[in-house]
Amino acid sequence: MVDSEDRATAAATATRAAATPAAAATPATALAAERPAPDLYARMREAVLSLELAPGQRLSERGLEPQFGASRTPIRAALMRLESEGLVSRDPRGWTVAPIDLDELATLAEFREVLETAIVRLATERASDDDLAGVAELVMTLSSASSADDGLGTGTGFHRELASLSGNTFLATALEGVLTRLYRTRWLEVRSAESRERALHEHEAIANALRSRDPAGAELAVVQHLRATQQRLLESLNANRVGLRASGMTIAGDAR
Amino acid sequence: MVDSEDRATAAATATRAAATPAAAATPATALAAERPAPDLYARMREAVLSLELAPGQRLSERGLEPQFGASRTPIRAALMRLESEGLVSRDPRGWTVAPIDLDELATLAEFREVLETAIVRLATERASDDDLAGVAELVMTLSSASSADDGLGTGTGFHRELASLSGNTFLATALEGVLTRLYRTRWLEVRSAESRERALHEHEAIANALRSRDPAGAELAVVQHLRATQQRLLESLNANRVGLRASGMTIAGDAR
DNA sequence: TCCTCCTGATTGGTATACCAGTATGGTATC
DNA sequence: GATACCATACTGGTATACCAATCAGGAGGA
Repeated sequence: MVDSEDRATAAATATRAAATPAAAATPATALAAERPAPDLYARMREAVLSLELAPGQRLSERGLEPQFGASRTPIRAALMRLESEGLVSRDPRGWTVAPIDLDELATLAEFREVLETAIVRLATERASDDDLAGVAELVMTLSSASSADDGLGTGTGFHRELASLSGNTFLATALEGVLTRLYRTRWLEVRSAESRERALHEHEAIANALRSRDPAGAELAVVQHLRATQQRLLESLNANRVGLRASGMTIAGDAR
Repeated sequence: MVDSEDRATAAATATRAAATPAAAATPATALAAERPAPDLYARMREAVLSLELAPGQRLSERGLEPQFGASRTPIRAALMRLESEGLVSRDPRGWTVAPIDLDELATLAEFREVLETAIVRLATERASDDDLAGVAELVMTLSSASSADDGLGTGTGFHRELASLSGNTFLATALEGVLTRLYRTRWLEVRSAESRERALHEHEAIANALRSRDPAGAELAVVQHLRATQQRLLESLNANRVGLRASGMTIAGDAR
């Protein structure tokens, strides 16, 4: 038997432009569909990271079609990719935006410490003097930018640069994954001027240890920075916890 | 206009069983398609890891259909998943079975050392006495099995167990990824009885350090084991290099 | 009033038609 | 004989029809 819907939409199929889904013609309630659309995966990722798609929210492939102006096949592909990044999860029922899990954040912090201590140790061995001077400069650049843009990308840029200087792509990729999973906490956390100030000093301490090619010192500075950062995060989350729960986001686990 | 092929295959469509592709009826030249088929991803993964799909080999989604008795959609999904594991890669042209890259193996070894030293350090802190006794027992079990099955899964089972005892799922997952990327080298490597014997002793050293809850000793034993293993691998690869190239597999990088 | 069963809607999973871009081979021309 | 060009046969990317399973809601009975 020939597809009945195929016949029904035959006219529309004949006239529609190349690879545009029928629904895209009227993206009335579109969320991220308004922009020129770089690529679907990036837009969906952005929607998750910006909390436009809330942690714990159920997603259906068909429901996402009109929102993102694409058909199920690419949406499904994007979901699978996001799943491999831990931003979305699949249960027998369907898809869910990964909840923010405080236990996971703790485990993640521990993992991150392992990665970053190794990263700075290798960086002291391998990076050129120019590279390390560049790191010190980067600290200043990002710190001045931080007053402007609220310090959003501040920390991660610095840490990404260190990872690159380690010369080990697996370390860099793993850290990238950690930063991705950590990203959404920035929206839940209150960042005071003084906490930014302290983070800046900690970055400087790391940069200095790197310049003097002191692996032990660099590892220590990194550990201190990461632990202080984690503590600031947890304090902030605990303070906001009641309000966060009320916002409809799923936040699981103990904040110890 | 209605799909012409749709009409052409209408009869076949009407009679075919639920979710079986038409081509599956005659999987003449099937490779992995013969078995009852657990799930497609697992079979394709197995085909890559067993070198049934050779390193560097070009893959086309349509070409894989008859081999695995599935249609493009699930094959594509499996390829994307394998891509995220580093077993398959996507260039502008299409899909390729990931070549075995000796440079990558070196970077991977370094990464692994970072992971496993952290793993045993955490295991000395967290694992129960029973767990650690179990590790010592596992060494013996796997060593006796190694004489039987050529020691195929020997090393990885031990290391996986350690990862689990670290109590950090990210460390365990990352190590899993490393072991996956490393897996295919076992087919290129000659494993002598004495090398297995040495690996056994190294495993025992690790287990002993764990039982005495000696983090520094455990880290040292792990580093020694991993470096010795890596050296055995590189020696074996260098010795076989010419023969390996002739086998049609792509093997890239310097074996230093 | 509560429980049960049935029906419709919704889910992900799959097969496949079509598209645009690209490589490849043969042919015709110089 | 060499080279340029064109047709054909691929490639992955996309849209969509269909399937089975499962969930939700309502109607009917106890």
